[in-house]
This record gives sequence, C-alpha cells and structure tokens, in this order.
Amino acid sequence: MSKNLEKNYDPSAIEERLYQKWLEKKYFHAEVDRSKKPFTIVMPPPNITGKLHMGHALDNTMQDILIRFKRMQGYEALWVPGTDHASISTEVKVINALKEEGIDKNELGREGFLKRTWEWKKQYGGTITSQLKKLGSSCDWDRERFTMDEGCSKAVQTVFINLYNKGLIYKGSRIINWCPVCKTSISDAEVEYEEQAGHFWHIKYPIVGSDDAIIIATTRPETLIGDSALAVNPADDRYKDLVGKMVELPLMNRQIPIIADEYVDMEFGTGVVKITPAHDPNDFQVGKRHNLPEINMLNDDATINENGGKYAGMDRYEARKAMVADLEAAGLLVKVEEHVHNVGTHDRCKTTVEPMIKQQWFVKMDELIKPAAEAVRNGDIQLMPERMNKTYFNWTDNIRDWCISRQLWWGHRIPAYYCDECGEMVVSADEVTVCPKCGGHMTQDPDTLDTWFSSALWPFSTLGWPDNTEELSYFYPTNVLVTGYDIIFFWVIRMIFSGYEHMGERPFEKVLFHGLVRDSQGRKMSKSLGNGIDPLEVIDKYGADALRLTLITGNAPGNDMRFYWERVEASRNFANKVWNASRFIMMNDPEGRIKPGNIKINGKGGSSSVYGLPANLTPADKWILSRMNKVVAEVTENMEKYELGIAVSKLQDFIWDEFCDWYIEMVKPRLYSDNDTTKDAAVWTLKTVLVDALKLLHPYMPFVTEEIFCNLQDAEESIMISDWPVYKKELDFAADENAIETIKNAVRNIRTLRTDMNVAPSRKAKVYVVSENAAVRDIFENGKVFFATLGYASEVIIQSDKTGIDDDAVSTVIPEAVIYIPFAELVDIKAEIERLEKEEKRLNGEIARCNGMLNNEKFTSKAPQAKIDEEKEKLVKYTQMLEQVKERLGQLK
RNA sequence: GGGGUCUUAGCUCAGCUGGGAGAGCAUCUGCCUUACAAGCAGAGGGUCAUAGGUUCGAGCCCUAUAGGCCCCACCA
Repeated sequence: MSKNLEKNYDPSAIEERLYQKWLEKKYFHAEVDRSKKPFTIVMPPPNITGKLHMGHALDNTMQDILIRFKRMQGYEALWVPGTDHASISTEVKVINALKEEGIDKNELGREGFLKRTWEWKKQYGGTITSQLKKLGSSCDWDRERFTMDEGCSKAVQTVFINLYNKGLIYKGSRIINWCPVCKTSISDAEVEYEEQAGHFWHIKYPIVGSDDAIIIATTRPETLIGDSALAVNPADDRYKDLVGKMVELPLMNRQIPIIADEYVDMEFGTGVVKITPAHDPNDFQVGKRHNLPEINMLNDDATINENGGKYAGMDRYEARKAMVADLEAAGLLVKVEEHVHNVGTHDRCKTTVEPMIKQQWFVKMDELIKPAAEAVRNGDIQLMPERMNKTYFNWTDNIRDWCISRQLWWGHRIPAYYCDECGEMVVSADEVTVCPKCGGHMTQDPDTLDTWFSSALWPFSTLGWPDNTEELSYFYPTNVLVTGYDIIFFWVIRMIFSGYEHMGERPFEKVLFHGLVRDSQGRKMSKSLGNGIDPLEVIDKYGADALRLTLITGNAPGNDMRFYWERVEASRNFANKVWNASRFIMMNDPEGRIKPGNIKINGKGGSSSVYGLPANLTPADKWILSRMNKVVAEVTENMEKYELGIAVSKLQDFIWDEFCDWYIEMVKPRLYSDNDTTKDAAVWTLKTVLVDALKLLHPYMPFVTEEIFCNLQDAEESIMISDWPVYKKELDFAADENAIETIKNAVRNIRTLRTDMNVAPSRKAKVYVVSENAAVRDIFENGKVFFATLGYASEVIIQSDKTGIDDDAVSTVIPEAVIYIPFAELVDIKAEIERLEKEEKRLNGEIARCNGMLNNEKFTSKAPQAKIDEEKEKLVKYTQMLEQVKERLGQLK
C-alpha cells in the first residue's frame, strides 16, 4: 500500500536516511565483473585542507550524474574518491597551528612535524569527504584513496626511479621562484602576478677610466649586489662604443663589464640593463650566454647574505632603502620615477617571490609531452568542449621542464641519498645508509615532491599500480575525467603524459571541463570578498537535489556560471512539483493496486512486440506514452554525449509542461468519474510515465526520486539500481500525438480568447467544433471529456457545418477546424472583428513569407527538398486557415 | 606581447552540423479549480554589440571594429 506523502517536499527529512540506506546496501560499491562493461571515473582529489565549496559541488554533481546514469544502464560503474595531501597548503596550516602553541617547526624536527601533520590529517582531512556525502555522491567509499597512502607513495617512488633511470629526471642549478616565507621553491604556475605601484630608480654606474657614467633603471636596486654586468643592445648606437668597457659597481667596490645582448630592449628605460644572473630569470640566460659569474646575494629568508658587505643581514626591503639612501649620498641616484609593475607573489601566502639559483630536481618535458599532445591531436583523448584543445596545445607547445622538488616536509620525500663524505648520489627505493663508493654515511635528500607529482599518477595509482591488479586491468583506462578548465596545465596534462609513459595508454577517454561558479555579480567566490555561498547552507535550506539541479542547468559546458538564490528556489520548486505530481498519482490509487510498467519487448528474430499494455488506453494516454518514449531517447542521447544540462532541461520541460500541466489535467475527469471504464488505464499510464521520468531524473535529483520511487512501488529496493528506460518503437504513437496536439491547440486558443474577452473562468459556455474533416471531428469526439474541462465548456458540440450556431458567437481558427463559442449577451462584435482582423493579418504575413521563399527560384533550385516541402505544407495550412477567418469576418460585417 | 572567451527579452543564460528568436526569474492581468499559491491560465517585452562579406537563406560561418572577462608570458 502506498504511503501518503506530505503536502510539500521536505528534503531534510529524507536525505540523510536515504544516503545511509544506499551505503548500507553497498550500492556504490563496484567490483571487477567481467560479465559487465566497466565505467570508471576517478574523482579529482580535493585537498585535505579544503572545505566543500561550489566548485567541488559542481564537479562532483557532474560526476555523480554520470556514474548514476551508467550504473542504471548496467555498467559496472566505479567512482573512486580520494583526497590530496596538498603539501604546501597543509604544511602552512600545521605551522600556523604550531605557532599558536608557540612551537617552531624546526624545534619539532622533521619526524615530530610529520607526526603532528598526520594527526592533523586524521582530525580534519575527512571534512571534505563527509561533505561530499551530503551532496549525494555515490562514490565507492570502500576504495577511498589518499595521495600519501602506502599505494600512492609506492607509485610515486616507482615513477621517480623509472624516470630517473631513463634520464628524464635530473638535478640542476636553475633560477627558481623562491618563497622566503614558506622557504621553498615554487613552480611557475604557483606564482601569481599582481600589479603593484613601485619605483623606477635611475642609477649611475661610473665608467672606468673616464669621467662619464652610464645610467641604468631598475625596480629592484638592492639586487645590484649581485650584478655581473651591464648590457646594451648591440644595435644601439648610443652605447656602441662602450661595449667591452668596465664600469664601477656602486657601493660594492667591484668592476663589471658592459656587454651587448639582443635581449635588451632599446626603447625601454635607458636602454641599459644591469645583469644579475642569480636573481632574475632573463639575466640568468644572459649570464649563461656571456659566461658571467652568478652571485647569490640572498639568504633563504630573503635577507642579504655575506656578499652584501655592509648590508649583510638586512631584510631585502630594508637593504633597498639603505642602499638608495647611500646612492643618493654618493650622488649616483639620478632620479626616481613612479612605476607600476607586475610583481610575482606566491599564490598560497601572497609573499613576493624572489628568483634565486638553487639546486632543484626537474622532469625533462620535451619528449614526455609528445604523446600527450599527439593524443589530443589524433582524438585518442577527447576534450569537451572542443575549444579546450586550443588551451591545451598552447600549453603543450610551450612546455618547460618541470621543477618537482619542494623544500617542504609534508609530501613524498625524494628517494635520493648523498654521501656525507664524498658527495656520491644514489637514487633508490630502499634506504641507503652506506656509500657504495667510499663507505661513508649517506643522508637522504631533504626535499619532497611537488603535490602534482602524485596527482599526476592518480588515474592508475588509485587502481593499484605499480602492482598489476585486477582492478587496474579491468577499470583502466578510465572513461571520463571531470574537472575545471583552470587546471588543464597543473593536472590534466600531467596525468595524460604520465598515463602514456607509465601505463602505455591514455588515462581517460574524455575530459569534461566545467567552468567556475561565480557569485550573482559574476565575481569569483573568495574568502577575502566574503561572497562565497556555502553549498552546505544551500543543502540545508533547499536540499541537495535543488543544489544539484541549479548547478547543472542554464549554462553551457565549460562556461562559468553565476549562482544566486532565486535559481535554487526555482530548482526547489521543481522538486516540489515532481513530489506533488507523485502525490496526486498515489492519491488516485491509494491501495497501490495498479502496477506501473511491465512493458516487455520480445525481441526474437528481430521483430519485437509489446505486451502488458492495458487494453483501453485512450489517445491521451498514448500521446503521453509516446512523448515519454521520445524523451527517453533524447535524454539518453544527450547524456551519452555528456550534454547534461540539455538533457535535464528537456526532461524538466516534459515533466512540468506536458506531464503535469497537460496530461494530469486531461486525466482528471476520468479519475473523478464514477463509471469511466478507462480509469485503470489512466492510473497505469500515470504511474508508468512517472516511473520512467523519475528514473531519467534520478541521476540529477537522487533523493527526491528515490523517496517517491520507494513509496510508489511500496518497495524496499532502490531506483538507483533500477534499469534505465530505453526507447521502444512500439510506444511510438504518432497519430495520437498529432490528435492531442490538435486538441491542445484548440484549448490554448479558447483560453486566450476567453482572457481577451474577459470571461471569468467560472463562467462556462457551449463550445462548437466545426470541421468538414471527419478525422478531425473524431479527434475531438475522442477527447471530448477532457477537452470540455480544459476548454471551460458546459457542453461540446461537434459538427460538420455551422448549423444552429449563433451568428454572434466568437470564434477561433485552428488548422482544419473552427471553434465557436456563443457567449450571447457578452459579445462585443467590434472587439471580435478586431481580433479576427489581427489574426488575418498574421496569417497573411505567414503566407507572404512562404510565398516569398517558394517563388524564389534560387530557393527552390538550391534548398533541400524537405525544406521546400515543409514550406509548401505550411502554405496550404495557412491558406486554409485564412479562408476560415475571412469567411467569419464576412459574416460579422 | 601570445592565446582563449563573451556581447541574444529588465536580470541570468540556452540556442547542437546555417532553414520561421527560447527558458528561468522579474513585470502585468485573471484565478485559493479537491497534487502543488513552492501553484494554474493568459499577456507584454529582443534591428541576436557594430560594419562589411559568403549563402537561395546568417544569432550561428569569414573579416574588421568596439567593449567586458579569463589564462599565459612578463620589460629591467
């Protein structure tokens, strides 16, 4: 027996319970099952430091929709969840926590610090995953992974050693971006440039053996400590004669040469550049070309080192001030200009980074990137939307070696060991304590790897690699990666080349990109602006289904979207609509006597037949079944093409507009009648369509659909493991679709006409349907009962001519028929004539348009035949309608 | 400097390979009709940024222009 539903849908009352049920029944769990096809998604691992934000909500909703869809279609659907250790982010969090206790990271030592960090992870690292559950995510929690768990760590180590042995990982001195606060190198991608107001100091460098001086302009005067040369453009006539001469380096009591290099822009500044190879990436290149000494002038905390003479020990900005003052005193400061320039900052802590020369580990990219670029070029991996290819190639074409070492403790430690005595280096999976060369003690490299190094392996490390597991052979390669376009370079590219390099195969077939979720004004949601909307708050207020629907609709793939509460409200209203439609259906079969569905197809020998259809289905029933059938086909097709938003909006339109606003209203007279013999057929149709609609909707709105499904079926099982509906050609009732469209047309016209004439809904009137076409009369005859209700008719009279119809009756024309409503005393003939004249004008316009096309010889000779026929048909239809209108006008005048 | 993307109804956005401009919200007018007022019925509202071009036909393709946003590189 069906239970009674509450009048309004209350998500908070059911979501928790249903999620628990799904977990208990292990519906999310996937196993290797060779009798089924696998469908695999690996979740982009959120940071353990993270809290669920709208980006996660969108990302995971999309994945959950795909996984639920495929699961229902009969795939062995695996969605692997997990989290990322987020090296810098986590380390900073723990350092700050320690600071509050008055503890310094270094006091604690590496081991102690890591212990604390693991504790922190245990305590807070699960926050994000528990929040994902609130969203309804159907991932296989039994397979949850962490980038620093044993398996992933093993994968990282294996990859490092493999690449090292192949010569693709090397250690080298390079200019890197150094964060003096985090005291680590950071990759180019972690540097954010921001415009800052600064100064442009013009400084005189006296030319040796001359009274002249050369003037340079710089934004970082303190770096002159590390200057190795001045450079001018070789084509610059102003300085031609000076090339090769020496200048006196101010304050430093050192001489440096003037060199010529193409790098110098003659137009910018004074046309002379000071070259500081150790502290500027461009200068570093120039330095290499000219064999200049690399003079490091900074300590790791960005204070001046011993090379700075009297400035040693000062902070970089303090030194700048002191040096500028000294230059001025020495008469070497020519002028100071205001200057706005881009300053690189560390994206995590916003500290201004310093370029420095350091020994770092790198991955050589030029060869590794080739198969990754090729894969997208030849379609082995498909990016969606396709325009993302351009961004992708922009990256692969300009790839640079990847700096993978970080001066952090939290992360995968680099498996390299150095001899304390002779400096010998060994890269090894196992700990090495004794130098193979001299027998001295060996110490492991203190650095850890970039977080992305481990995430790059995520699609296969989570399935057991480097071990050759069953899971790996069955579920890999994964089917689709869902992620934001903002991490194409950070992550997507790196997973792709890693997949080809280590698995010899693509990590995924397709990448589905989404955009950013912005606030109602289009701004990025951010902590500092305080404009973020917490997904959990949305779930609390409107339910997870409403949030999910909001995130999926109303925007094209890969585009950013704006989030505002009105949209959530609209989604919530839809959930409520579905709820109430279901409630209505259950109220009309309180005992649950009628079982939905049971349409079976016997597909033997290629021919198929349907059984289980009630005998006395009416045209209206067949119409909605036929429409549902088409929606099944379309929605499935859209979803298979990953067009999630299009699919759900079609479904939404079907449910709300066709099913609720039309079909349910059509069926009411039958349900309320005491002696209608098609009542059961109506209930059966209602339930059958509802169940299919719920199934199609389930991936998007898992909770409300499950709750209704179980109540409707009086069942313990679940919609999430039910079969996905399929298109059945036996349910294609084209004639009934046309018939119902005709009646709908008439109803709409009547409603408009009544509103125009200001007739109260309570005031019923006779409705005459006049058509010379017997088939059309039949259509209305068959639909008489609901046509009367929807058309506010006291009585429907169907006839082939106007016999007995009052001349004053108002009328409206549909193809092949005229509808008359005698309102008697109400009629305003003048208004009626005006109405008809408006209609006449419209039809004339249409006819002119059709004729315009059809009389254009170029059109008829070049356009496709189908298009020409279509226009011809329209012309016939409109001409016929126009005649009716004209005739009617003639009578009234 | 390189690349991307956007400009469609008051607002937020759809519009798939070119074939009569759509939705949601907002507005206006009627309805508390026994599923739903979180609802129903109806209505108004758009030279699809601008200028050219291709085409029988352009919101959609091409070129240029203007403005907005994003990513990358980064000039000392």
